[in-house]
Amino acid sequence: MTTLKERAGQSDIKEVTTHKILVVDDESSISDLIATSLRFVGFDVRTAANGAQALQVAEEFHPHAMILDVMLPDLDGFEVCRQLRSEGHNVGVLFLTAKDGMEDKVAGLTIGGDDYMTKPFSLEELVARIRALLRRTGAVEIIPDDEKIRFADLELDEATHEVYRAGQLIELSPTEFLLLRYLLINADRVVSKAQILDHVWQYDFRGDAGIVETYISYLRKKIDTFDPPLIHTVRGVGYRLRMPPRK
Amino acid sequence: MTTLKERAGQSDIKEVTTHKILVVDDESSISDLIATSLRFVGFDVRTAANGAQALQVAEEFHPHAMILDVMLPDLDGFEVCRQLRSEGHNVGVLFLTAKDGMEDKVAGLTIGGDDYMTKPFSLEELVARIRALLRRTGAVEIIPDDEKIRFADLELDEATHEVYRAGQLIELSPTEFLLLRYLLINADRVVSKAQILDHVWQYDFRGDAGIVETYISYLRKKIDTFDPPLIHTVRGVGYRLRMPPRK
DNA sequence: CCGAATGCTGGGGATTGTCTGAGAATACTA
DNA sequence: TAGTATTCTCAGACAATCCCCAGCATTCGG
Repeated sequence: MTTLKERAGQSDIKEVTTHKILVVDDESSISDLIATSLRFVGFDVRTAANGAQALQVAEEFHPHAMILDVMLPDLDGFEVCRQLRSEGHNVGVLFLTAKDGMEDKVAGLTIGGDDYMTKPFSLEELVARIRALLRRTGAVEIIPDDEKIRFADLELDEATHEVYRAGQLIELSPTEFLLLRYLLINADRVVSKAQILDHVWQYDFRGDAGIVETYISYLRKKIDTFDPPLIHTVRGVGYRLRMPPRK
Repeated sequence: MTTLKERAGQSDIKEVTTHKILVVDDESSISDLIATSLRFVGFDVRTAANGAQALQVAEEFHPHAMILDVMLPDLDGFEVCRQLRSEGHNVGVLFLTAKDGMEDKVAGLTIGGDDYMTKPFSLEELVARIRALLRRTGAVEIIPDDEKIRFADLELDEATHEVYRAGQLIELSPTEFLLLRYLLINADRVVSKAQILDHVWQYDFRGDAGIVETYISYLRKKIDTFDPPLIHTVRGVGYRLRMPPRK
């Protein structure tokens, strides 16, 4: 029922049936960042700074999903996960790991509907993965099965990472895909280059906003050489996906 | 219900349910300027000169939104924001950053419903952004979702930065847009060139009021070549947006 | 009706914002 | 390991915008 609201993203429209997410990370700057982002798109979020606290909070909070740093000061993320599962909590987990070669190991350890992500990540990707996780684990059925976002004759499939314009398949690089996804979620609204940078790029990116222009240019070459151009520049403000102006 | 009052803007008609805004800046000239402006459009404003004071005031004032200089003598703006959020205050933040410094390298300012602005700014823009922030963070529902201002057959959409006259899309430059917005908010009232200069132009603008005439001329060419002219000159006083005198 | 004050508008120089191609650095893949 | 894709920086070209100015038009007081 709430397709529109689900998709609303940055909008003031929030989800009705809020999903509960527990975020566990010992660096408060990270857990704050994640919590703020998830809250804004409508999730009900709690945080914990270590394994013991995580178990404790989970006990009374009963989250639908968790974001779990693998490296915690006391128990590691897997241990937390194992204990919770053995107590009968069936909750999807998105593991966070530093990019240090442990990735393969983590990948092997994720089971079922779980997923993992390396730090640093982009907030867009985080939200997308949490949604996918909730969908897979069937936590709640509110999130629509159909993982496609459409605007005009543009279609983006989150499950397959495929993009079509006018029915024609278009190859996009990972960053191009995330950028287009962000524009689609905010279709018809103006998004600034700073917003794009904050949401699409990894949170530790220290470069300048000029990179956004470059990627907009890439996107235009790939998806906007078709007839009604959809990506519009709002000079001095940002970019906006929109249909040809009404007459 | 209060659309009219909301829209009243500069008028003596104030918002009924006043939103509380906390302004934090160590330069008192800036925080005074901002506070005066916000009070005038009907907000309930408090100020603080540093991070510690900000936390303290926020504790008992419970603002709906904050204007927070990133560069403060003690804690920086982020730290203040982070501490407040971790204490459960969900408050939208409009960060202020200096343009000239290398402070433009700060990232993550637009996470959640937050926004940022570089100094110097124009008061019109400040108010517009605070409104947008309150709307996004859903602080109070008084502010209407619909972000359009209308007068006669003129329509200005704040979200998309679009302007229509008689249903026809009109392209405006950023300054033209701000000027029209100011006129619309003060529709039917005479505004002096000095007032326009103070509100639409950046607060450090040292030029003369002749620039206003130039921009009024631009606006007329773009939106007032239509039939009933709406922008009227009140000689010796200023300008006024008004309907043709009914006959 | 005339002169002075005020407002209007076109011209144009300086500045700023955006687009795009080229290339270096890095990450993936066969 | 070589080859390819991707990411990111940078600079030149171009265009929109900003601002000032000067000449002309309009209004108003006398």
